[in-house]
Amino acid sequence: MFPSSTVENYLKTLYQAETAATDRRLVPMGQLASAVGVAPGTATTMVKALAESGLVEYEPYLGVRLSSAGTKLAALVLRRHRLIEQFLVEIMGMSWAEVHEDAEQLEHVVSDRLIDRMDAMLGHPSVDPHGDPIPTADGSIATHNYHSLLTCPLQTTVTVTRVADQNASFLRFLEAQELKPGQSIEVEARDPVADSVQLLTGDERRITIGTKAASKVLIEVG
Amino acid sequence: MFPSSTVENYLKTLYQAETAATDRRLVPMGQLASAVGVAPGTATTMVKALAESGLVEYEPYLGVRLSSAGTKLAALVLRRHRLIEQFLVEIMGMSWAEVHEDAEQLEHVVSDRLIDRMDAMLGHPSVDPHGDPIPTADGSIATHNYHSLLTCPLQTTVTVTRVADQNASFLRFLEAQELKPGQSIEVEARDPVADSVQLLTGDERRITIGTKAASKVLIEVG
DNA sequence: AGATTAGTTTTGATTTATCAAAAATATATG
DNA sequence: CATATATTTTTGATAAATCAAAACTAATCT
Repeated sequence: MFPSSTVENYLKTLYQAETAATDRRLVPMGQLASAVGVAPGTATTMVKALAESGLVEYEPYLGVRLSSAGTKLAALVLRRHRLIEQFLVEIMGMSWAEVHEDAEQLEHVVSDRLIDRMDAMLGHPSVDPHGDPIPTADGSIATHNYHSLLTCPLQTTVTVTRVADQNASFLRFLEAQELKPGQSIEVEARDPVADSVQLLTGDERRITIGTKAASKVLIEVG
Repeated sequence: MFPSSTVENYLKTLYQAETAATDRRLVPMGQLASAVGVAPGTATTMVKALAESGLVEYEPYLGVRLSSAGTKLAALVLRRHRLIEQFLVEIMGMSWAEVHEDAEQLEHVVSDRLIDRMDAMLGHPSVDPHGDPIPTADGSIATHNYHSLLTCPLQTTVTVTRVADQNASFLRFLEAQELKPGQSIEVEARDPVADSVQLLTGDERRITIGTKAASKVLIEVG
């Protein structure tokens, strides 16, 4: 019947793992297990059950991939998650750094009626507070190929559009540094040896962040 | 640890059963089981576990009653439930007839942070859309002894203050008949033989409802 | 290739919540 | 008060989700 919260979490995690990967390979069980936060054996058992219900394709010892039915379900979970985050920030005035955990719980229990209402109140938004695209009600999602602060041209004005990390302290850091989606900045230089990236923010401040952090900040040129 | 949704539901149900009862007797297992929606044996097992954790006092074959710790926890669940209902109606513009099921799910997952935010946005309301009192954050609740349309004086203007039934079609019926909390009416007569109560609504319409329905509509004189 | 290492699956248990039906107990009726 | 009826508890099973550790498979490294 209805997928349990657990099933929804496995599907959502797989969706994100598949989207994060550049190529279209199978997601290895170990990665899935640690992303979901369970022991490896647990993931194996669960994935076999998911394969049984046709939500994933499972290749023993190689890994797992969402079926088209699984992809659609995952997209709807993600839709709920992201609409909720947008709602919590826009309507309820909560901080973008702190809404993830709440959304994580709420996404499994909100009714379609409620989600539709949120969607309407928000004016059918296309992205959430982190710039992540919100799938439509039919499960389709606009995929965009972003540059990050690590790959974009130097000395060029770019706009932060998306942040690929939900960690609250990282988000608070970005907020404090004026690096939220919508804000304009410029990459001055990159230093591979120092593992760092120098930025010039909108208000002319010069800041330096690590390459790992830089890769989490996605931008559009212009 | 944290009480599971299941535990919260048992406690909430017990709280409501104890409040509904005029006297202060034990709640019989059968009543609890059917209110929670499980088989009698399941309730027995669960209640023994609750007694073990000190949330209820259990007397085999006689029934069960909330301990003070259990009462407090139940009040907090009820607080969440009612604040959510009020939020869904006031802020999200949903109908009071349809918010119960959503609240039923949400009450187990909303964080304190979110509840506090809702409470603030609503201006710290004391009652929910059905007129049910909202417990405070410390678990205390204002108990009021209401008259119903079955017990109030005749030919006297009274104000609907609370509706002791969450059934959606009943609530829609009350709404259509202008019998929502806050509206003024008058009981013209009661007919025990016909099992009915005649009302005169604010807009001078004469309507007749059954005594069972009448007992669900609680009022204040004046 | 053979051996070590890394990753995956299996096995055997555990926890929580549930049910159906049998057994026990309480309440009501003649 | 003894029996019939209603309630409650026990018993034995089941389903979902999980873990730890043993067994297995794949990949890597001389």
